[in-house]
Amino acid sequence: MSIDRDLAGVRRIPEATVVRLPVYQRILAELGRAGVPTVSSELLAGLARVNAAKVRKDLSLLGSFGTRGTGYDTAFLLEQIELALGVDHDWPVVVVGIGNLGRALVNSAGFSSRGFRIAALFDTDPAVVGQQVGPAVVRDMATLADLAAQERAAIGVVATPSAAAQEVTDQLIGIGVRSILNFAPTVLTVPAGVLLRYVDLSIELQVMSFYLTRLPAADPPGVLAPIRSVGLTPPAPGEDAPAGPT
Amino acid sequence: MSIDRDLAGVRRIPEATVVRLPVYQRILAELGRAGVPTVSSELLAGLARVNAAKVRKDLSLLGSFGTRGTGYDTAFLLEQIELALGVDHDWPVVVVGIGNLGRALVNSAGFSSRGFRIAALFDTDPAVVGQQVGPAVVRDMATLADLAAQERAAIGVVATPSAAAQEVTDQLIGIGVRSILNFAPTVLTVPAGVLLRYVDLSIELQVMSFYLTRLPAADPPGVLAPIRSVGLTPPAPGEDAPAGPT
DNA sequence: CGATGTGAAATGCTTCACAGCA
DNA sequence: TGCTGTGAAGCATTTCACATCG
Repeated sequence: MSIDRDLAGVRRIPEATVVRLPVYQRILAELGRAGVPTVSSELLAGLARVNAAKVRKDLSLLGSFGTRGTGYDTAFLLEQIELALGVDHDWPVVVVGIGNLGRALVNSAGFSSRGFRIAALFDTDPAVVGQQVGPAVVRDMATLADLAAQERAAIGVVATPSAAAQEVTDQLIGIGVRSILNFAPTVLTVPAGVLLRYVDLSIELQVMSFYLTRLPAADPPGVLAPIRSVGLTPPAPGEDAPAGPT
Repeated sequence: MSIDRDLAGVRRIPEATVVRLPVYQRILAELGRAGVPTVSSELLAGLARVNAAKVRKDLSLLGSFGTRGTGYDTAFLLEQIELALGVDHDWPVVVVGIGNLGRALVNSAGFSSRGFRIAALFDTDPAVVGQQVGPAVVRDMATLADLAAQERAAIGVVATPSAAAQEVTDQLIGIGVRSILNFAPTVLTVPAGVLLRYVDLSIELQVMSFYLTRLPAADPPGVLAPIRSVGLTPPAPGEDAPAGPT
């Protein structure tokens, strides 16, 4: 109750921070490619459109990686963030539902990042099964169990229609998948210990609708965060960006 | 500035609540179709996988729509939520970038909801321009300005590669779009007063990676883990559950 | 009696402000 | 001197607990 540290010397990391880490990661990678050797919290904050104090607090939760008077070593900080995120691990991903969305996901930049490897693609449509999509051939959903014999997938992406989502999820968990990323607009039930996240277009649209009706006067937060951030543009922290991430 | 009420007698609605409203909306619509006349905060909370006190607090921010001892009238509450969300308005949506992702979005359930109407689709690829996608024919991005002459789009969806996202965003804002939903994995800059939200697959994957590395030790081969009382299920913009299907 | 609506407490996150180190 | 790292203040959100009312 009192101690805020886990087994290592690292503090518990708030969800809000975890969501920002990939943003920093991406910016640092870009700065690294641009040959920028060190970054100040101010610069990083400007590029990520957040408060500099927040950047420092976020990073300090991972450890003390900066140099006073100088800033953070770009490459080193990137490394530490990736370490914290665990993207140095191998995370086999299974995608179920190879419609337009599934294809978009498989071909997206998200998967080309280190760590995330397409382990297999599944669908029930005979017209789709057997097709080459991205790096893999689509398999019949009925053969899902066969995958388990080969390897343990870490992440299951559900890109099926809502009606099939729960059943698919159950099957994924059945072969040992410990985390589910759900794109179907429906609430899923998973056993305790299984991670579950949602990405939902219609919620995004409705939230925008809400703020649009209140635009003239509203002043919601202007944070950058995937999925559930909203806001009027932040008070433009300082200046523009040298090399914005592509 | 000081009072916590806006022009009507309704309190300022926290972002966190706004994100949950669409979830309640979906559940209520489903319950309505199933013929359930009234809902208690407890039932609604169960279906939305949140705390009942939170449901009551959320709903009380919109007004006092419940009946003590009974609960909320399903149809009436649904109506009030949709009113608050502003989905009764007409929100013309422009989608730019009609690749797999754009197609998936256009055909998704999100757009069939009331209020969101595809105003136009744009792409630069000559092979795509002219194609019928969903309810509209894809136009050449070069003709974007022509749209402005016809009508003012409210929401711009950016589904292009990262490299084009900022330029596309600028053009959308140029024709009067006041809110941008960005699917490209890049930080965008918009003028103050323009709403901006991000949906980013690679961030989702990295967040999962983070939690996966901290999940209690993996269950040994074969055995179903007895699992601890509360699993880490990081907060997500929840979904609803249709009445009963598996 | 049962379920809402809501002050007040608890928790969590953000921002401030500055000591301290390179 | 410049910039990090961080206690403490300031806000926001969640949860509690119960008066209140149909």
